[in-house]
Amino acid sequence: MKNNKETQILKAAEQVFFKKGFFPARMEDIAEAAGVAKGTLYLYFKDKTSIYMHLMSYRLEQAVKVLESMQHVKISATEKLDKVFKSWADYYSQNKGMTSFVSLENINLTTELMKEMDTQIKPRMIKMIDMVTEIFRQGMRDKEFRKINPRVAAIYFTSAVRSFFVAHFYQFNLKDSEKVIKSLLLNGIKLNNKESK
Amino acid sequence: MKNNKETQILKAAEQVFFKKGFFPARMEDIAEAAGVAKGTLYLYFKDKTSIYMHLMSYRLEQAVKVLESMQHVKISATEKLDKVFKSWADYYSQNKGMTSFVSLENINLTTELMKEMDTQIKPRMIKMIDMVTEIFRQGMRDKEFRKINPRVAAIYFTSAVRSFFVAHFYQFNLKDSEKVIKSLLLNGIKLNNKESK
Amino acid sequence: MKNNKETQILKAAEQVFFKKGFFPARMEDIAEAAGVAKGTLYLYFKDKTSIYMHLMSYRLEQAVKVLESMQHVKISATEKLDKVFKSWADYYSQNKGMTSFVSLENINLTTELMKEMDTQIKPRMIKMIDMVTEIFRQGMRDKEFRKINPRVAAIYFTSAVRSFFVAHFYQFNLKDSEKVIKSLLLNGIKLNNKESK
Amino acid sequence: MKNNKETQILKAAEQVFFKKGFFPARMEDIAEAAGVAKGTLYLYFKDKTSIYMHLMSYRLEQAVKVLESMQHVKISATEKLDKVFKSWADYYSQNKGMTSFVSLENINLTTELMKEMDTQIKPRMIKMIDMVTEIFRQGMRDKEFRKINPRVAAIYFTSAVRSFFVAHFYQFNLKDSEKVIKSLLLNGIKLNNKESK
DNA sequence: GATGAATGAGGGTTCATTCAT
DNA sequence: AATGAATGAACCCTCATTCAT
Repeated sequence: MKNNKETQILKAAEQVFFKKGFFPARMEDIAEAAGVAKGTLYLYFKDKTSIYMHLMSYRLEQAVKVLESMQHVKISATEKLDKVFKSWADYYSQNKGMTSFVSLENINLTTELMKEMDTQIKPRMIKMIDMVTEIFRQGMRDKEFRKINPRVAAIYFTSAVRSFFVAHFYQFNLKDSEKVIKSLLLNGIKLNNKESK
Repeated sequence: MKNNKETQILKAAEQVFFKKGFFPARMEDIAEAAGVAKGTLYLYFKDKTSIYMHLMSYRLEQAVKVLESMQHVKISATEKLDKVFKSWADYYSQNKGMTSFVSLENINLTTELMKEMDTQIKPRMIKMIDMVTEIFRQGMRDKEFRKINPRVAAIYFTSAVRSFFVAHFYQFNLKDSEKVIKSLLLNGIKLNNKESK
Repeated sequence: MKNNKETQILKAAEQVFFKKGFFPARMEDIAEAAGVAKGTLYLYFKDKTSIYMHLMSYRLEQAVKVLESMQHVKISATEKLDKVFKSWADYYSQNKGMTSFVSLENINLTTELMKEMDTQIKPRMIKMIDMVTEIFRQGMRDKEFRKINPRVAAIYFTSAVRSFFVAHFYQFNLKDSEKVIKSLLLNGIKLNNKESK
Repeated sequence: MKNNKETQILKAAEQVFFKKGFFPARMEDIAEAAGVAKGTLYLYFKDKTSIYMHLMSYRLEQAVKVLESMQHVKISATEKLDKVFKSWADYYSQNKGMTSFVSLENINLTTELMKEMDTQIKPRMIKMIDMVTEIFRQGMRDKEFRKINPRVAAIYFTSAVRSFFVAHFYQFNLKDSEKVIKSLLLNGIKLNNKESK
């Protein structure tokens, strides 16, 4: 988000895409929200899809940055997961009632979109997942986590965070859902004597 | 899915909606896939949205049926979860590379759709979640599961199942992902001595 | 209206065309009103336009019959006009709030329709007007009417009758409009001593 | 008809609606006639009905203006009628072979249209008729016209003017029809000694 | 003859994109 | 650079007509 106007448009677009979803969002809506004319959008972005892709890229980059910042920090994997969880949950909270990009809601938008996804977005998503995977690897190395496929664990983690959003959608008043979800992630649902220790 | 032609259309529509998503799916695509003319669709369904809603309703009903069939069965909550997990995972597998309805991918399609969602789909989704919640309650009663908010657990569960789909999307060749995910669900990621027992 | 079913359809069609007008009237509406299936309409009539044309023809024939029945009757032209007026006004009254065919409401329906109008309807309309013209001629011969172009008078007459319908449309509560209109037709609007005689 | 493009569209639409009638007129026809693209029509008008209503409103306003301009002029009611007659007949003449809006040809287009008619057009039509009614009242006050229901007379007048159009439709070559119709309107058809005066 | 399910051409409308100003 | 009027492809849906039963 170098340019000022570009940022302005992306911010507006994010709101509009969040609220309406990709297809129902009209370029005019975005222009209005950004306080520019429709034509201006095309000075900064090739087309509607491009705006969407830029947004996803941007959000993924932010997520990656958070992960990168932790890469060489000397804290436990559990603490790292906790921080990532918090950072993503915050993002969900800020956009309550809106669809998340990051969690793939709009994954199969259409073949045309998928092409761009494949080249632009997916590599970044994979990078993000890789970095989460790395946290799990660290946790396993440090005997903090159980030995399981760390990639599956990473994906599982992203889905777990997503529970937040879903819970909100059902308007369940779940103040403690964050705590519960993290607990489930770490300890699972099964009762045993682990917590009695 | 009483009527034959109706079923035919719904099946075709499911394929098309899965592959393309709601908006990019053209009525003509559905008609072609169903081997009928465009106009025929309107003999059986009011409009595009109606087809989509019928599909979601149908799939949710199926899910609920699976849950209902287990309601009074004398098996442990863990076994129940296992069965539900399997049944949903199968559904994902059958529709590889496609977006799942059940897991809310298309949640905020548009305001218009949301209205129908709210009245037609959401109550069924909540019912489905309630039934999963019941399984968690059973597990807690039976000292099988830990005491946590069972609703959050239920939502968490649906998200966990969803990991399957996401894993597939990244084309990670994760044959054992089902096992891993179930293990994470039950035992969490944390290492402790519970499994050493 | 030889055939029974044919009559049944035409009667239903008249109602529907009256209420909705030619284009908004759907074949299904007519079929429903006639208590037959859609396909049945096509056993008796070539197409929608054909039904409409048959109706107009039928109504015009009726009008012509009324006129023919008076042709050689030994009553004054004024009395003849009165009878025609009454017969047409009755028709309007029976179809209150509906559009009249006879008075050309739907005259320029479309080029396609116009072709059939030209060959099927117009000749009958002209015949009808001719017969009214003949009444005016009689009236002039008999020194009952003033000497003016009798064809224009005939057309003027049809428009005058039409006033009924228009008055109804505006929902003016004009119980005496028939008397007034006939008086205007015979005596005009101008005040003079003719009525004082 | 403020805006230039708006005027351009309305003029084109008037031609098309006149020639084809409301339903057969395609938006594409209007766009072509106006020399704009189909989409452009929707920049200036909500929909097809709206264009039609604007046209009728416009024409009625013009008619009302003519009537208003005469309201306080010191000329006889007969002369006023004559002027109105002339102005309306001119309009008919300019649109030879076309259906007039003003005289209600398309009165019962459809229920949907009727709703807009009722709120937008009918009040103006009634105003127009009221103003003609006023002319008749003047004529009666001034002992120029006979004492009859002036509203019925007003409606009768509009129908009388319409005779013009009908006459043209039958392609009767009636050069003097204007004179004849006006004479019939004033003096009626009956022969008496009034003209011998 | 009668049906009504099926058809598919046709038209109104939307909206991403362009381009003259 | 910025605008927003104009474009026209695309798509949902209707409904006259057909035809197998």
